[in-house]
Amino acid sequence: MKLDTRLSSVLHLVLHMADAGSPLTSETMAAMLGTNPVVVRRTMSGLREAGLVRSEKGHGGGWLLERSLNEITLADIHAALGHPALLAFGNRNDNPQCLVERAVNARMATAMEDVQSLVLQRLAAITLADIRSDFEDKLKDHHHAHHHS
Amino acid sequence: MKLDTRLSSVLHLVLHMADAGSPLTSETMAAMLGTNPVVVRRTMSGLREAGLVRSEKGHGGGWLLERSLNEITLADIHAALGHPALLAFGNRNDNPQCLVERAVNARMATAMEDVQSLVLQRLAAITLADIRSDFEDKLKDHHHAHHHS
DNA sequence: TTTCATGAAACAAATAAAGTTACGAGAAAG
DNA sequence: CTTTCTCGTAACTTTATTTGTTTCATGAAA
Repeated sequence: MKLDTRLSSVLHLVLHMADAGSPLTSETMAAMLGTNPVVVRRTMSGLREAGLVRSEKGHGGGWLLERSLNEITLADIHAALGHPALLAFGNRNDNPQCLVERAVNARMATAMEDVQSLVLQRLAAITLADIRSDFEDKLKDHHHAHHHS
Repeated sequence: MKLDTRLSSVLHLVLHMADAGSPLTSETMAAMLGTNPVVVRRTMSGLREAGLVRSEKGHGGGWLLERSLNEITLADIHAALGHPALLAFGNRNDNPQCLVERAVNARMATAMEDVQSLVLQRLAAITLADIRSDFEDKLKDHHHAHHHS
């Protein structure tokens, strides 16, 4: 199964945006991911529509954060990406004749709904500020390791 | 994102196997799913290796259950299918240089592990016997509906 | 008016899952 | 003991989806 890496990508990008004082271009951000600027625009467009970021054209243009890191949760980003599927499994046939299959589907649907809401709760509990502070801890470790202090 | 429907398919098939007194052929089972017998063999092979079912060649051969329905959970079947990914999202790069991305990955990995174990708990709490009894309830409703009783 | 940037549409490539074909092997029926 | 039925497996094809790319229009700053 091919995983959707957009959430992970966007987290990475937005944290860099927060650090940069000025707008980051799609090209710069694409280099961070090792991909194409158009992919960045496509991926970020949902965040713009959700009001999490803003984009500006022309000289000195690029992408800017519209909220502070502690006001954005992973669930917000998931929603901005268009609520992509969280679970990798699902029912084969959505409206089967077979009563056995209907019973299977019903149980699966209930379990999947339960579990999806747990995943969303977990995503909602993590803010970008949390990850940013993890990063600062890492930076400290990194620094210490290189200076043997 | 394309969902993995093997769990759902196998539940359907195994419940039919439990109802049939005699072995079901891959061809019969393929017809139940609207697919090809080879797909059935491929999907069921993991269950055979896990000891949940048995297959027999030749005349009168086919697939047989090796355990009763209350001894098989959805987690057992998930394991027999080779522990396919449960979550549809993941990290873009597993060993990045960028410290920001490493912080993102670490948070994501922790959250994903937590959530995966919750999903597995949920799957382990459902047995095939549970679904079978849901089916019997449905059968009763169906019967009543058709006889207006 | 030139350069730099995004927006968006259309197209191409890569990937993974599902489906198919083909053939070998074992077991029962005749 | 030959035929028929069945699974096992490998190799191949098809299909669907995602990702990446090209291209051009639009707007803003130099």
